[in-house]
Amino acid sequence: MKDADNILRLGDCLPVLNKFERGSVDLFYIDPPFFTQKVHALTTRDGGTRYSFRDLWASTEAYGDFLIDRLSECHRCLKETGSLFFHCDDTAGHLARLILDRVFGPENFQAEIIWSFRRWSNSKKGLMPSHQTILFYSRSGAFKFHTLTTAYSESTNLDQILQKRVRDERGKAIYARDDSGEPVTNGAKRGVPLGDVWEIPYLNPKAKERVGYPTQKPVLLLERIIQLCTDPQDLVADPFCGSGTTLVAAHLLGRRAIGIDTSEDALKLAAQRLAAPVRTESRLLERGRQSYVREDLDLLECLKGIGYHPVHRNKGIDAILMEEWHGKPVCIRIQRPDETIEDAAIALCNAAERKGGAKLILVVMEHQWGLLGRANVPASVTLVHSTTAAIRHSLSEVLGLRLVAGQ
Amino acid sequence: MKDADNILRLGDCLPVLNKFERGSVDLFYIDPPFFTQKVHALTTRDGGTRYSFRDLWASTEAYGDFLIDRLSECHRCLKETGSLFFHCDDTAGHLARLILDRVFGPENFQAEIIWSFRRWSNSKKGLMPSHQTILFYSRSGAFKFHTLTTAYSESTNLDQILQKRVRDERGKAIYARDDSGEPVTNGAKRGVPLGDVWEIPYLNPKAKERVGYPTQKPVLLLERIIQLCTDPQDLVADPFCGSGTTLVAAHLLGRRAIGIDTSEDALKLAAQRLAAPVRTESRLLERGRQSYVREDLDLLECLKGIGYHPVHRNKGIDAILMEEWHGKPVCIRIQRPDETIEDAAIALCNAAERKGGAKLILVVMEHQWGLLGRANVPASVTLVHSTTAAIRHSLSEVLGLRLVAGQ
DNA sequence: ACGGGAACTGAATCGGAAC
DNA sequence: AGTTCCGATTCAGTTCCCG
Repeated sequence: MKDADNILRLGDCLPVLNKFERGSVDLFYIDPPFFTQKVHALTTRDGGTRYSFRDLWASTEAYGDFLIDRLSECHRCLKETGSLFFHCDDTAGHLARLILDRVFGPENFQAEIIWSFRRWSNSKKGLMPSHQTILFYSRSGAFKFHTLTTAYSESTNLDQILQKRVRDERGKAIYARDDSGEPVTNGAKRGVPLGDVWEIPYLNPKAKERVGYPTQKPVLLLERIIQLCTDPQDLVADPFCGSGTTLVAAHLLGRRAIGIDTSEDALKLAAQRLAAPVRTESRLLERGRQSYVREDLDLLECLKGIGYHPVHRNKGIDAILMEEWHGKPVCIRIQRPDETIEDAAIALCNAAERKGGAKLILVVMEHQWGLLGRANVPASVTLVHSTTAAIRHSLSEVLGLRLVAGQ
Repeated sequence: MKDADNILRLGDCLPVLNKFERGSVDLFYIDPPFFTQKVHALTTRDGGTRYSFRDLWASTEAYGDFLIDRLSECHRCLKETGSLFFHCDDTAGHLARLILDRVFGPENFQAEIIWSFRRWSNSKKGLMPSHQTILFYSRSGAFKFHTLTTAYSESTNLDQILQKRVRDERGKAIYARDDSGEPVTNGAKRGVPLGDVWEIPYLNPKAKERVGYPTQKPVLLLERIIQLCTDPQDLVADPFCGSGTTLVAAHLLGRRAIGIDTSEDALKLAAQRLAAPVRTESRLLERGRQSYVREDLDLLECLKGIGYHPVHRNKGIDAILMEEWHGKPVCIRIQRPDETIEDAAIALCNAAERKGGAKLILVVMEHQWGLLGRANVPASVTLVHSTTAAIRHSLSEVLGLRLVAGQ
């Protein structure tokens, strides 16, 4: 690991892998061209460098032959306990699957992992592509595997999960009981074993870890793969390493890594990244989607039955209607219980100041509707009468309860 | 549609489809039997070490032949504007993909849809399978397609997205400003176009729609497929219809449907389901398509935001709160539009008579709230004021729009 | 018709300016 | 200082048009 030349190798991976010892690698991550029949190019953010690679092929057969040669070599280099992850999309994933079944044997197919993400959209007729596929094969049945866990679903019956299970005399799993017949709990719950659909945000336009190399993958995706199938000090190899995401992830997790690529520019980039590895600290990942949801959005209950989008990132505007009004968006605010009509109107106006003539609607709470005559509200704001939350309030008062959020 | 014999056909679909007219079907949903034995390794023509793609077709085995024959027949029956959805899992999906590419042409491959779901964990070494794949092929480029939309991501800055963009002198996209430097907005948005990863709960073991037939799919999954690619009155065909989920979904959406199956038992089950179609009420997923809900369920809309359980089998009680009140359940009734406050209160009291001191709440409609002074209501019933649909009415009037059904 | 390049799209993130 | 919120940036993007 001292030497960049030892980590990064320039050239086609086939001859490079050929010199590797049999059974020397713990994990291969393969991210080859996907058979898109396009040249992929991207300019760095500072406009300095333009990186590109060609994904153009004479035929399906040519592509298949290219893969089978290199995958066979990977197979040879893998330890008995090793695994290979093959990244592809739906253009040629089925061909890769056939080839890998042939090289590794169908019995060593372990999973078809779906990496799903949300991305900026386009106007395609059809469904927006929002996943890629990672095929997971092991070298043998004795492959190394660490079960990772995720959070429980909200609907899971946790107290049942907490119960300890044992095997009865016939070897069947049953819930454990103590001497008095009471269920025995299990201590900490670790979570649900990781499934084969992984929702990981796509490397987004503003991410710090973005280096301007086309088709760059999130470090988090590679970290997950590496954690699943290797231990610290194990050797990870990426024969199509590009800008070196795999190497960065391996480095961050204390694994050894080798990257191979035909592009000298890509390897330079990879060397730079290894010198100062960056992983995006994404708020979305750290705190979850829920952290964006505004608590006071339950005010919007009163809009139910109307087509609207909740607005999470603006304090003045609560919702925008799906319908437009004379070509303008319709912005809605619901008056807060502790807020005067004027204050609500001002908040709405301020938020919409730069929205260029949107239609502004303020929903006024019933108990303040009587004050309307005295309200000093900008002319641009249209007031609408509501008695929404009324029922919720009434119920809370009548019952003396803080009502739980429902449904 | 009058006649079950016309909807349900017994037998292998090959001869049955053979009698269909060319170009008579708008949509095929194919959910073939998964062969229990593994797909055999594919052999090369010369039996040698060299791999070639052409060999894949020289070695097609029985499963492939079975599929090719039937898919070719489907292809013949499809309208030019028609589409076919092929349901598979990761054991044979790649083979199906090859066959479909061959029968429909690779240019008519539209999407690899991932149906993802959470499932009860098993203790297998490896990743828990939690998706299946649906391959979407069209008969031609002129296929019928309705874009469905989903909610925006919580992290989306919605109000910004409303702004129009133009190009500056260097051809770079920037936000448009009017003469006074104010941003120009773009009209309203209907939502994000549906992607190719669909998270739909697996039919849970207690779902009402479950009829005990293996591999039964959720009605919602089929409804989505049918809505994407057909109009009302179009013809949907399912050559492996099993217990008839596709037919039920088509029926619920006003499409014509034909189901074929080799099992007489399956067809009997399908006939029963068609006579009384049931869709599991998953409130989480039902949002958005509430065009014709039962009126008494509609009443409960005003309770949204409060944790409650709808009560289905009791004429007097509409819902029970999740929260209890001094150890007693809280029973709620919503006053019907054509019902006096007194009648509603009596219905509620009668229903709760044997509930042992439950807290009784009657939600009174706004237009009757004024009559409250004169109401002669049992002391055990607490009255709560509601004004549901009021805001919707106001908005419609202010904007002069017929508002679309929302969320 | 078909391939290739130019023109255009639009939602989802994060960075950082503005409070 | 911490939080809110604006808007820049991106395209294993797509469409369109022309030779």
